[in-house]
Amino acid sequence: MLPAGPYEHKQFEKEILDFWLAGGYYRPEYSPIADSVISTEEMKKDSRLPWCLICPPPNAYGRPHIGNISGYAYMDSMARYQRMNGKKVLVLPGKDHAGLEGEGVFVREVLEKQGRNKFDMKREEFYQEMMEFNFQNMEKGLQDEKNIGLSADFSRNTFTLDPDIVDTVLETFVQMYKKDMIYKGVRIVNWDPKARSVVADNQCVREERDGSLYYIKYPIVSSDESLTVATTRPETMFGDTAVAVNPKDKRFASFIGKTVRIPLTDIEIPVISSFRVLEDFGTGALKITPAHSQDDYQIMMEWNKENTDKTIGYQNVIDKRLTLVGKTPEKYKGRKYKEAKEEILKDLTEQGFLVKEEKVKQNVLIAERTKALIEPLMSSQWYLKYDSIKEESKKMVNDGRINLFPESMVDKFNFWMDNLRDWAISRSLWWGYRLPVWYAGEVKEEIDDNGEVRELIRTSNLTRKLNSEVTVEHARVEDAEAIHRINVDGWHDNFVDEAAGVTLERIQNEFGKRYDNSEAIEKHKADIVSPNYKYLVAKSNGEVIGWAITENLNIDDTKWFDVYVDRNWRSKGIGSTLLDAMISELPETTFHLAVPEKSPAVKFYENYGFVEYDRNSENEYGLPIIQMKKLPEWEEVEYGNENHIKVQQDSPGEGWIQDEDVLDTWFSSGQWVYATLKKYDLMDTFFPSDVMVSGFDILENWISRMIMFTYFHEGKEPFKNVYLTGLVQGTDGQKMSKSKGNMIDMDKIVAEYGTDAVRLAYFYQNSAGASYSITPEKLKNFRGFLNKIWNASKFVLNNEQYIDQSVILSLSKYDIDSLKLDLSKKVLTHINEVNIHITENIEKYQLGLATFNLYQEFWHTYCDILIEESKEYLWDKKDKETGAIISSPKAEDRAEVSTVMIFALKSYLKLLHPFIPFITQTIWNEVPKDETDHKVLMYSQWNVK
RNA sequence: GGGCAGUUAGCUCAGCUGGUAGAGCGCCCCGUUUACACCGGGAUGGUCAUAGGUUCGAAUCCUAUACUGCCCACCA
Repeated sequence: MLPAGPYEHKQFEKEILDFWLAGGYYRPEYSPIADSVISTEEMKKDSRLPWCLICPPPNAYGRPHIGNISGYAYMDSMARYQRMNGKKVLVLPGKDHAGLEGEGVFVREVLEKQGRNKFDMKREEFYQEMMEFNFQNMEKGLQDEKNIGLSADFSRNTFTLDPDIVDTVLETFVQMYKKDMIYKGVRIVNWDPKARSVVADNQCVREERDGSLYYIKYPIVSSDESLTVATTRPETMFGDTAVAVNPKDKRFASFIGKTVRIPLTDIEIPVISSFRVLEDFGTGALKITPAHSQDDYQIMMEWNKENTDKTIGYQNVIDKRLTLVGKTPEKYKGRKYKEAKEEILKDLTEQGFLVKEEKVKQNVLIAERTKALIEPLMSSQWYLKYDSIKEESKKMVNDGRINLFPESMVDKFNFWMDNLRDWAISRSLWWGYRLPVWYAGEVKEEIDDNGEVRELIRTSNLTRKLNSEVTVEHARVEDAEAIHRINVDGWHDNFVDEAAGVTLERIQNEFGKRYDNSEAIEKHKADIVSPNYKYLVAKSNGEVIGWAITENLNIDDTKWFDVYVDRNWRSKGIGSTLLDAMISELPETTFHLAVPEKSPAVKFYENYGFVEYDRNSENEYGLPIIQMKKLPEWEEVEYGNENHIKVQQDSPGEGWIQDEDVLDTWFSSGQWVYATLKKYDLMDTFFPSDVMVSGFDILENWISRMIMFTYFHEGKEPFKNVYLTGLVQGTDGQKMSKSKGNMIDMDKIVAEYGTDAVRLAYFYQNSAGASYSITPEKLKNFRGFLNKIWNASKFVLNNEQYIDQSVILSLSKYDIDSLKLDLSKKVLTHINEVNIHITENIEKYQLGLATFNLYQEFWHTYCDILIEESKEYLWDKKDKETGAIISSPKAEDRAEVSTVMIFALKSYLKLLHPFIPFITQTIWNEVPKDETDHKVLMYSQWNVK
């Protein structure tokens, strides 16, 4: 018996959810015949057809957003439908580590709130903490998935950084590398000089600053004429490879194709055209420096694509230390570009090239975190070449091996596939899959005299061992303590303390404040000038941040130094600059470092030499000891040469240095389907999967890559169908944003209207790929619909006592002729039509239409017409005043009608179940069942096969 | 700049490979209380963005235009 009163979702949803979860019904191993969970082996042998859906993994660090949740509703409806059709269904949920965004959230929401800095941590520590952070949050996300009713096999919830997944993903990288699909190439990146790292576009902000626009004359070769360009960055002019004008600009039409000379040099460059050049900005002529401007880079790429016989190149003139390099004239070369700029301008003026200077407001790109001015420059990155996999992948979608819903997205897909360029797969992050690339020594990037980016390697001799006997006595901690009171904080810089006669590192802290430490130096001058110390850096809180070096002893004609390095030092540069100085001063020297236990001494490799580091050794002060030796000369990295580089998952041995970068998150999520199925050894049964449900906005980035990776790895398609959902908009139909205040609070609306009502709002009248909004009006309406189902069920089930078993038989065969009453025939015909119609809708993935039709038919046909008409056969006639029964319907009519109506209700419960599982299961529990029915509605036979 | 969608009743949206425009909400009128006021019946309301074209016939196919959204090599 269903309780009287309106449907109260709160009363039932929790109970139903527990029922589903406890019974193992979400697992493919659940056998509806045995009513128990069988072994995986038995399941595989089971004659039921397999059906599989791998869930797109949302971010692990947070709760799934409303778009993810709507996706789950779609996935769940499909899965339940398939179970009702007798399939063994695997829905595999998971969570994504979400590379850049995951790391960003952790740094902002956790570290910064604790006043900590990522660069104070060791990579391994950071990774470990972040992993824990993710695992803590993953539970919350899983609960949301369960709450929306997602019938996924939660025992197989998988994280993208699960060791099994990592194995598969990295193995793919290695294979691709071996097949020459992965290579290193050069491209323009946003360089944050403060963080000494590449940053993503969306980690940068634009900021308006005062600047100058310089008008510079570029003489035309073999002519007295000249072309004047306007630029805010004259210092990059030696990197110009063209001057561009707008092809529509009549003033410059005759210049296109001519050659101009870069002032102060004898470099000649062509005049090209680009629609990107604004005629009314500056002079209408733009100098093109592709290596140091994203816009210019674009113009170069476009020009080269159109003019394959007259391509232009790029010239690097600024390196990662912001020093002028490459084809910069000797006069300015090797200097920081900010200093050199003044002199360049002076020379331009003197030689008559500088026409004028104009004050302007300019938008500059700033790194969001460090606030440093971004320097666009060329840097070598790992790339994936799609050539060998893209054609077949494209075919899969076009010949129907993979169907896209909506179909119109095929055009979008094809356009993407036809315009694929090689994919840069490395990211300057810590969180993610570290590249399985190992170098036989330290690697550095350098810009040569031709302006080309070169990668150099210095391989190490891996056999030398530490001589701990000698070193112990040279550590001088008591001296270091005298030094570290000097106040230096933040970012480093070099300066010379003339009074002391030494080079010191000066620190600028990361918020951009310049720290004047002269006072502190004065105070501790006595310490500084101590003959024992040559170089030092210490922190204001008393810790030695950089190091102190003492030249204290000669043994066997070898000079030894003790170097103290605090474990919290934050940059390669701190050590390298000073070590550089030492090396140049004492070229054939063996150095000796003592560092606290946790020091990332490995960082010293960069500009220095191989470090032999024995963690177990200790000197008398409890510090482990490092020995440094001068290393072989730099040589150019030869890819493919196993003496330089090895691509494999595990370290090839001591001394091999792993690439610092991690893989783009798409590189791993692109392998999600087979990586997960492999992990659980289910490829034989569930691959290829049946459906992928995803937002249409990641068709290109994700879906296409999954297809390509899976083709590479398995030679097959990852899934047969792709259902692309639209975006969920805010309560006012606009795009959701916090500032508009139209965010949808999932917890609130679920509490108020119930899970089923929210699910219906996702489905109803929605079509694949279309955006839709969830408004209170809709939710109210669907709550009303649930109530209607509830009340109709109460009414119909109230007549359960009259059921006639013989009628049930003919109903299940849809044998209309055997029914006596017109109403019964009408009901059965109606149910039959609805069954066919809805099944067709679902099979075509028209879930919006299916729910729309169900809503209409159930409410306005079944309830408003058929139930109303049935009352004549079900109700006693009563006297209006006394309430006494005047007459009753004929017993056999009442039996037939009540049986038919209950049959119809059960049919509707099945049809509705994929969309609104909670209420339908609740009612199902009270419905009279026969042998084809299962206590779990999602395992009851679908009406139409 | 390019690609892909969208533009249908006051609002939110359907309309499944061309055949006399649909739903929900809102508004208006009427009714009912032995499933349901989170109810029933009815009414009002759109030259389907604009302009051309194909066709016996176009919301639907084609072309152009205008707006809106999404994507476009370090956001998943």
